Formats: sequence, C-alpha cells, structure tokens
Amino acid sequence: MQLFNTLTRKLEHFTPQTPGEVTLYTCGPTVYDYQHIGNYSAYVRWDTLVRTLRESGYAVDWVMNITDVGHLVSDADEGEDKLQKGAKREGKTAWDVAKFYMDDFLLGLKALNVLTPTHVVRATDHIAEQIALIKTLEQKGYTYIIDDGVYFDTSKSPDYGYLARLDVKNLQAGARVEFNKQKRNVTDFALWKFTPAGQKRDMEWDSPWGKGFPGWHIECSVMAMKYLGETLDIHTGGIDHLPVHHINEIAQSEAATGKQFARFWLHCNHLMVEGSKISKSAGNGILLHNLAEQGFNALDVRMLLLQSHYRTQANFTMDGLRAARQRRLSLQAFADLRFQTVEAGELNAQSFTETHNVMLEELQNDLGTPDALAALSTLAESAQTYLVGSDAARAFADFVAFLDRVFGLKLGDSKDITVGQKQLITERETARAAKDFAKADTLRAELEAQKITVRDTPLGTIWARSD
RNA sequence: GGCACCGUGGCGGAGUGGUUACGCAAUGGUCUGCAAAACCAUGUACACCGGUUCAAUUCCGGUCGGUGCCUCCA
Repeated sequence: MQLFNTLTRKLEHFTPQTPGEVTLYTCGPTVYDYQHIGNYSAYVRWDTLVRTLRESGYAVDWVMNITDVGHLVSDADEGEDKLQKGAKREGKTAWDVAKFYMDDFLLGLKALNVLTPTHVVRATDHIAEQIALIKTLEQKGYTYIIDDGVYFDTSKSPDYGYLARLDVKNLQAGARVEFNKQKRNVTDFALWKFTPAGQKRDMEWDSPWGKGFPGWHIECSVMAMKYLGETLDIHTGGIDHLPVHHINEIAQSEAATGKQFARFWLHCNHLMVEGSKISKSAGNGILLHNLAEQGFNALDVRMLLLQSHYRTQANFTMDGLRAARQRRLSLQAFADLRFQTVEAGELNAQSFTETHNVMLEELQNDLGTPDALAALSTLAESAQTYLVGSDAARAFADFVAFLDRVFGLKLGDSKDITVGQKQLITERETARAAKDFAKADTLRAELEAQKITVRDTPLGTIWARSD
C-alpha cells in the first residue's frame, strides 16, 4: 500500500511496525458547536483509510480524540476557551456543551456510516495522564512557567517544525500576532493554563503548578501514546493542523520519549463550499441537518467525497450533491440487480473479480477513491446492458459486500422486493402481453408509489428503487 | 508581505509525455404500447506565452487568475 507521507512529502510504501497490525490516531473535533460538512469530510476520508487498511488484511487499532476542554479561540494560547465560550453563548456549563455536541457529532458519524474507532476518547477523561506527561517534560527541562501557564520551550527541540517545513527564524521576524511577552519563543505553546486569579471555571483541575486546565496539544500526545504506544504507525488530521498542532504534538511527544512519534503523517485538504472556504462568518458551514431537511441522505455527502481525492481541495456545491445523489442511486440500482440475475446474462464472475482487483489497487494507491469509483461505474453500466448471469450470483453478492466494506454506501442493505411487489410485476407483464396497457400503467403506478421503478428489457422486466 | 497548492469540456472531478477517465446534466437516436425508465451516440477539454522533446494537457520557465496557510477551523 502506498500513502503520501507529509513527513517526507513523498508517496511511500506503507508497512506497520507490527506485521498485520496498524496503529492509527486521528485528530477529532473540538465539541463546542455543531460539526459542519467540512469537519465531517475529514472523518469520511480517514474512514476510507481504515476501510482500505482492513481490506488489505490489517487489523487497525484506531483512536480518535474528542477535545472537550482547553482548545482556545487562538492557537497562540490567547483568548477564551472554546468550550467556555460555547457555554456562555448557550447558558449552559462547559460540561453540558461538550456532552451535547459530542453526542451530535457521533450521530453524524453514524449517519455518514463512518466506522466507530476502536477508542473514542475524551480529553477530560485523561487529565491525570496529561499532568504526568507535563511533569516528565518538566523533569527533562523542556518547560518553563510564566504568569498564565506552563509552556513548552520549542527552542529545545532541534527539529521543531520540520513536519510543516516551518522556517522558525522567519516566523519570529515576521510575527504579527500579539502573544504573551513572557514567552521565550513565538512558537512556544502552553502545556497547562492557569485559572486566572479570582475566577472559577466550569472545567478546572488541581495540578503541581496550580489550578487550571491542559493546553490543547498535550491531550493528543497523551491519548495517542496511552492507547497505541510511543510510536504510531499513522497519524491523520486536517491540513490546518499541520503548522501548529501537529508540530507541537511531535515536539512534546518526542521530547518526552526520545522516540519518533508517528511514522506516517497523513493530511486531508479542506472541503470548500461553492468555491469558498467554510467559515462561521461566511455562514456557509452547512450541517447534515440542513441537507436532511432538503431530502438528502448523509450517504449522498459520502458519495460526493468519494468522488474527489482526499488531498485535493474539493468543492461542495448543491449541484454536486444532487449529482452525487443520482450516482449513488444508480449504483444502488446496480447492486439491486443481484436479486435479478438472468439465465442468459452475459456478465460473469470474472467481471466482478477483475473490477474488485482494480478498485482495491486504486484504493491502495494513496486512497484513489475517484479512480476506484470510475472502475465501478464502468462495470455498473455494463451490467445494465448485459445483465448478470445467474451463475455469477454468488460473485455478485460478494462484490456488493466488498463495495460496502470499502465505500460504506450501504448498497447491500437493500432487500429484495416483496412477494407482493413481485406479484405486481408479474401481473403487469401479463397485462402488457394482453395489450391491456391501461391496467399495466396502473400497476406501474402502484409500484412507483412503493418507490419501485420498472423497466422493460429484452430479457424481461427489471426493477430499481427510486429512493 | 512570506510559504504552498491549483487553473481540465455546462457542473463536479481523476489521470497521463503519444490511446475514451468517471459521474451528473444536455442534445440526438434505439428499444418500447407509451415513457419520466434503460441503452447507444455526441461535445475537436486540459488558463495564456515561451522552452525541452519526434511528440506536452502531462516536464521546465514566465504571465495572468484562483484558493489555502501564516490568524479559529477538518
């Protein structure tokens, strides 16, 4: 399997440290608001990675974090805590806000048919471990304390910023952002933030340095290493995490262990909406709820994402979503043909095997979902023309199961039509043979009302679901 | 201002030094009792200007345009 490793900026052959077992960490959301389709796009991308790894024979131990504390409005460790801000906005406690949006996020993942990670872990459940890691860093001399918290001294990390190819000197010269003047280096980041004197936060804990809460970056290092070991096979995240969050994760993790933190770093690009980036102020952060109200299935969004490569800046448009929906329904009609194999069908088991192999090859080539889909569409189209022979029924069923494993479009979920519906089709054929077209059309309308479209082919009547 | 990336037919979106990506839509046709279905066919796509090459959309340089990051975000 080939994956593009941000660490080397090259397509590399991937093999895990332990044969057959992959350790994977994915940066999850900060749960202070609803997740929009752009946020979700990342998890669909990484879901495809997990599915492809599993299909390639690897067991995948997958950890995703939920940031429910400590992520400040600015990565420069300034401003309010996002959770605290959300709490103020909604008149709830930060704990309530976190719980509410975490649950909503998990429901969204389910709707998108994103596999459940082996471990979904919350930062607030790992406060003791975070304090322990900060202590280790302190003992090794990587930290210093200023008025608002405990900071990591990035100048002590010789390769600081390498992943992002950060030019640290240039950054310092061109720094425009105001930061705490007590910081030794502009890139230094908070490991622990103090609760300001005289204040009481919803979320705060005692620590050796004083009451407060953990910095945003430390949680990922802690939870990744706790569940997956000191060196991960793969660490994934959105491209926005590259220049700050990920280089900080590397700095603190490697400072603590002296070992490489992650062997492969994968970054997905952002989804645009109508050609612009998604931002709260632009009001284009479309939610799954919004799309559901317009009659779209979350799987239509999944389809749309599969059509583009995870490293490109894909564009979400309503026209694109409609096209994706049509394409998904067309693939569903193809999958439903497995209930309708015919004696004289020309598509044999080999057709499915060949397409299966091409698709897997494309996926293993840095998750080439667009090319894998193209191969599938080509087969689906020929199936409409040549129909599938009954001798290939088993191969067809296996193929649909494969599609669901890698694409997660739930094509295999649809059942055969009912005996009653089959009866209607037979009756309609009889009526047609008797040239009683009025009756035939009535029966067709009846089927249509049950979301079944019929079409007449030289080899007989074929049905497809219209929803 | 600094650093990247990108510019593909109506839309979305792959890929490649010389052969149809693919999907959606559109147009024409076939089949059909009819058809909203299905199938077949069609669009002289690869921003512009140079260069390298027998050959460039695909490599190199420049121009123009767009986007992202540097500042919250997946």
